[in-house]
Amino acid sequence: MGVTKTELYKDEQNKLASRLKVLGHPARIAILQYIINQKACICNDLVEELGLAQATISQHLKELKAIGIIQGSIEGKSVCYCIEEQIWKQFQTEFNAFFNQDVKIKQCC
Amino acid sequence: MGVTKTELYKDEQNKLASRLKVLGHPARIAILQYIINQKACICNDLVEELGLAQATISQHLKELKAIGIIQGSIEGKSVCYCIEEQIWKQFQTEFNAFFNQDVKIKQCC
DNA sequence: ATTTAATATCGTAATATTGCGATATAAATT
DNA sequence: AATTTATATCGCAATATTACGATATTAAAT
Repeated sequence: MGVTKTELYKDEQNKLASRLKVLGHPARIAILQYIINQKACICNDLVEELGLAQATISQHLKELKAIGIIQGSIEGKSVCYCIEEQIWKQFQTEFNAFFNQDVKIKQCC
Repeated sequence: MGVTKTELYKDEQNKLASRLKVLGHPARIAILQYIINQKACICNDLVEELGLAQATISQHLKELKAIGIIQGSIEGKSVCYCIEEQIWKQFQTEFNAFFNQDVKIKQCC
């Protein structure tokens, strides 16, 4: 075992969960917050800022890119990373729909 | 390796990430949605609804309980699970602060 | 008292994730 | 052309997660 049984769930549930999973790591939260604060940055800035190895930062950036939330554009010998605004807004909508839904509690609890 | 270096991040980042991590599994999303729809349910309902083994559901419920988002109260030979409203609202506030922050994009990207 | 029902926990196998050194690639600098 | 700089990828070790069968526990039903 060790494999999530994605076939048991609705596409929407798998999609939401896989996005939340990517965000569920402090390095990736820190990376996003740094990019948001600085507007944009390069990989090496994050290596210095966070204190993880360059290979590790690069891997986290790859995962963030994979869900589309950030974008990297080549600028000479470095890569400029920034938030992908369209996708960020999509995520906002999706997360708001989930987290801001009205929860009604039964008396028993 | 294989250990997240939590000492590198701010408490807030670790807290947010660990909560998102728990939500980053489709079974746990499905469980939350089912509880929200039904107002409350027992473990066995979820076993039938989701098609995972009882031990597996019980483990997922344990993780959701660990972050406080659900609560279980004994009712005879079963346990009634429901959303913990106070914590849910806390999470709403925390997630909204993160996801609904204003993101400004640099021209380069 | 015995059986049934619901849940939790233990142990374990399969797989995934995290982190990093080493190396590859590619652009800028000397 | 050689060096420097920035990043990506590979391969690996350590650890974490997922899932489940088996078993334990506890309350209700017979």
